Parts: sequence; C-alpha cells; structure tokens
Amino acid sequence: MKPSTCQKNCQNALRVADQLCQGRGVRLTPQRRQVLEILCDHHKPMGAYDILDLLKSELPAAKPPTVYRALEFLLEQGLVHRLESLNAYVSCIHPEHPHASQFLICRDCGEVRELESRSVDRTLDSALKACGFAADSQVIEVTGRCLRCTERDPS
Amino acid sequence: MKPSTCQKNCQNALRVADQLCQGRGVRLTPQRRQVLEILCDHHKPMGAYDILDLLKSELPAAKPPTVYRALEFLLEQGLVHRLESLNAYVSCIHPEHPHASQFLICRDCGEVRELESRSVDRTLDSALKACGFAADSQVIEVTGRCLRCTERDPS
DNA sequence: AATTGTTATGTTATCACATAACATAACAAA
DNA sequence: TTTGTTATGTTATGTGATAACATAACAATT
Ligand SMILES: [Zn+2]
Ligand SMILES: [Zn+2]
Ligand SMILES: [Zn+2]
Ligand SMILES: [Zn+2]
Repeated sequence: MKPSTCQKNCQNALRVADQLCQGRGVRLTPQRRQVLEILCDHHKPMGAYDILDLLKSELPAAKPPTVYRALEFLLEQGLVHRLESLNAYVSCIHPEHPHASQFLICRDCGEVRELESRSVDRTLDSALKACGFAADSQVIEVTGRCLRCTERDPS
Repeated sequence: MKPSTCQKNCQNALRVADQLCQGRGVRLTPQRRQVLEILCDHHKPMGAYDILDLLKSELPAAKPPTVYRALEFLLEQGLVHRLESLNAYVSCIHPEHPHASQFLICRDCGEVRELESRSVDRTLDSALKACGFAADSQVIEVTGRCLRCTERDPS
C-alpha cells in the first residue's frame, strides 16, 4: 500500500470514529483522538509507552494515565483492540460493527492481521453454549509466520 | 471434589510429569517440580509473584528469576499454561497430549476451565490454512460467567 | 580422575506495563 | 449561576518480567 493511500485510510478511519462517537453520544476528545491517530498511523501493535512517547511531541505534559485513559475509552468504543499476548494495542479495521478480537501475529515481520472469521466465531459460540458459559469477551491470538514471511524464507 | 481426592489428583499429575520429562530426556529438577506442585495444589490461576511467595517457604533464597525460569521450562514442556489476559499461570490437566490453550475464565468465581474443543481447534486451523498462516501457538481465552455462577445469580 | 562443555541456579539491578489516589478543570443540564 | 458529571493533571506506587553476569551442578570424554 502506497503511503498516500495509507494516509488516506487513516484519515478515513478517524472520520468514521468521529461519526461513531457522535452517534453514540460519547466524546472523542482531542487527547483520545490523538491516541487513536497514533495507532492508525502505525500498522504494527504499539505499547502504551510507545504511544506515550509519540503523544508527548504534541502534548508534552502527557503521562502514563493520559494514555491509559484514552486507551480505556477507545477499547470501550471498539475503536482499538488490546493484544493480550503482546501487551500492545492496535486500531480496529472495522469499528462500525463491534466484534470479538481475532488476531494473527507474525513473529518474523511483526505484522498483525485481524482474522474476522465468522465460522470460528460460530464454532466457539456453540462450544460455549454447550457448557453453559456466558461470554462477555473473547480473545483469540495466533502467533506464527505470515504467508509473506513463509514465502520469503521457507525454512 | 473432596480434599483427599484433590490431593491424590495432584500427586498423580506430578507423577505423570515425572514420566513425561524422563521420556523426553529433560530434567524436572526439584525447583521446577516445586513450582509445578504449587500450581497443581491450587485450582485457580496464580501470578508469578504469588508462586514466588509460596516457593519461598521451601526455598527461602528464591527470587523472581527462579520462578520465571521454572515457568519457562514448564511451559515449554506443556505442563503449564499461561493465561495471557490474567498474567497468570495454571497447570495443564492433560499434559500427555500437548494442545492449544483454550480457557474459559469466570469473572465472578475466578474459576478457569480448559475447553479442549476439537471443533474449535479444527475450525481455527482451517481458517489459518485458508490465509496461509503457519501457527506455532494459539491462545483462546473467553471471559464471562460460568454455569454455576449464572445459576446462583441469574442477573 | 581430570578435563571440558553444557545446563541449571544464584544474585543484583533494572526494565516494562499498569493503576491508585487525589486535585483541578471543562462541560452540560437545571 | 449553581450543580452534578465527565475529563484531565499530577505524583507516586504497584505489578509483572527480564538483562546481565557469576557460580554451581551435571554429563560426556579423555
Ligand atoms: Zn477489530
Ligand atoms: Zn510476517
Ligand atoms: Zn492443557
Ligand atoms: Zn463462576
């Protein structure tokens, strides 16, 4: 993806976030929006302190709680996912329809990809139903090598 | 489960671990075995520093690396799972056939249950295959309320 | 038995991630 | 303009994990 296209996607994602928040009557304040923008601008998962470092260039007074509060909001609104196995955060590619977190994490290139498999979702749901478990959040994270890295170096 | 039965299960799990390690030519040293025993004796997930506190009663010189090294070994051997969303560890109930980590975590009673669903496993595998992703570890963690807690207080 | 390479442990310090607690400010409704 | 609510500022601390280096135990070889 060319940089120009990429930046356009980021801008678009922010507009979508604006609309979603307005529609829900919640406030995407400048701080929250800046954190989301940082996550959108990067394609790889970022730690809270990585975000903090970047945020400081726009908001020198930023401190850990600044970032964690923004992340808490963005997670609640489904605009961002947390990657439990990396202690990192990544912007959601389809925030308009909230969904369970399903990620493929490449250990070579660091790329993360949202899987969004309905069949996995359904199968897991029925397994949960079968044992009477009432889920309120699901985490699926698969670590390995992505197609591109496997093709580049099939070892 | 009665205490006597439980303790028997723990002893049995340790014997199984002994045999597995012997068969694989790896060493379940006293330290490693003690950490595994602590995890087997408790049914709930434990943080590394919780384990450390208990370990100190038998091994006063124990320090964080002592525990983390033992956990690293036990994880490699599939004797223990790490719960990513809790930063905690729990002993595996079926170490004799290594498997992907699938957990149901009750937010009320704290109970964790290994799901071991073959259908979930298969569905995820085929989704991974479809996008050419070569997995080397899978994490599935579902948080919610277990059947018992739902029945006790259906709210 | 002595040598040597390997694996495991001891020890100190530090890094990385996250939140508690309390004060102030901005906002929105009455 | 008062009042309640939500958001932010600030300091300190809690919690989880590892780096780096030294020493000891073990196992294979000579
Ligand atoms: Zn998403
Ligand atoms: Zn890759
Ligand atoms: Zn298991
Ligand atoms: Zn429960």
